[in-house]
Amino acid sequence: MPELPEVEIVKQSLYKNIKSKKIKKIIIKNRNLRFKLPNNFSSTLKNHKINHVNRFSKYLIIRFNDNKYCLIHLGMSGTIHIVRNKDKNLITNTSFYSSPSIPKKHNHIFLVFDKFKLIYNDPRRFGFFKIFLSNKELSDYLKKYGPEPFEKKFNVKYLKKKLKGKKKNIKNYLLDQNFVSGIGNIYANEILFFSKINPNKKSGRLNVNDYKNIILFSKKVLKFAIKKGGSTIQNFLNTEGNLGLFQNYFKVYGRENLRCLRYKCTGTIKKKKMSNRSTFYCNMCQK
DNA sequence: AAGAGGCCCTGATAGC
DNA sequence: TGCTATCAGGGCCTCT
Repeated sequence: MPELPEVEIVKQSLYKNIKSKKIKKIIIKNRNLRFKLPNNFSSTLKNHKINHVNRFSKYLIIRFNDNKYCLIHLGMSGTIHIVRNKDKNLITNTSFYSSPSIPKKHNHIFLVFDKFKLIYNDPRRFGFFKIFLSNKELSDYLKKYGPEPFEKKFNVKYLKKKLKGKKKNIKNYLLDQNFVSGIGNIYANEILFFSKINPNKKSGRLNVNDYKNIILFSKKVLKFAIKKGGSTIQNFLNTEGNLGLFQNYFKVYGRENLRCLRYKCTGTIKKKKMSNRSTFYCNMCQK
């Protein structure tokens, strides 16, 4: 589910709520996530103070006072809930989930703090946690990933180097985290709409103007989505328990058979599967 | 080596 | 009502 903008919203919530707080106790109900929860998970977290909460791509990065790290990926359905002790049913500042109370099923991990607890819920269990014992371990793990769209490194020269002569279609490149980090299926569709590029276009056939558009609209779309509190599909909430609003601005995602929203374009939004992912595009203005 | 497809898993929804 | 099929925001692994 969550792409870079949604993870950014969660990060802001966590930063506000758990920074400088100490984890008193850990309860693990289910270790079987995308990867099995590491054996040193509890020992690394327990009685340690959270020094910082950061984000890279779709990863949340929690740094502890002894410079160890816990990295969280929410997969497709991972959500984080913060529940105050004094009102057990009310979730104040949850990240994402719309339920007015704690979800009943799939609460896999509880981090107990002094005045509240953090609950990791994940029905599909595609999410995962990783532990890194030093900054070097963490950066070694992350270095295989491409730059985020916001980084200076994501420029025309980089795109040319990576895409020249390639047969893979551009949409699959945008989803390829080794090429660019943080873009998922919704935003890949939206970015290509704004760039007027057909998602099925072979990357090697793009020109410099296409590169420029991809760079520009990757930044614009993600920034605007963050500003709107992310996308809310199936009842997800943002930091303050409000619905994310970006889904109201979708130009192509989920708009199969509807007319193109581009000014004066008479096209229709088509849907097709590409590498098993739903792909939406205008049949007229995306060439 | 690059690229396509399968698979991990549960839940919501549509169709019969 | 209850069954079956399809789909979902991700990413790793395998096969060609």
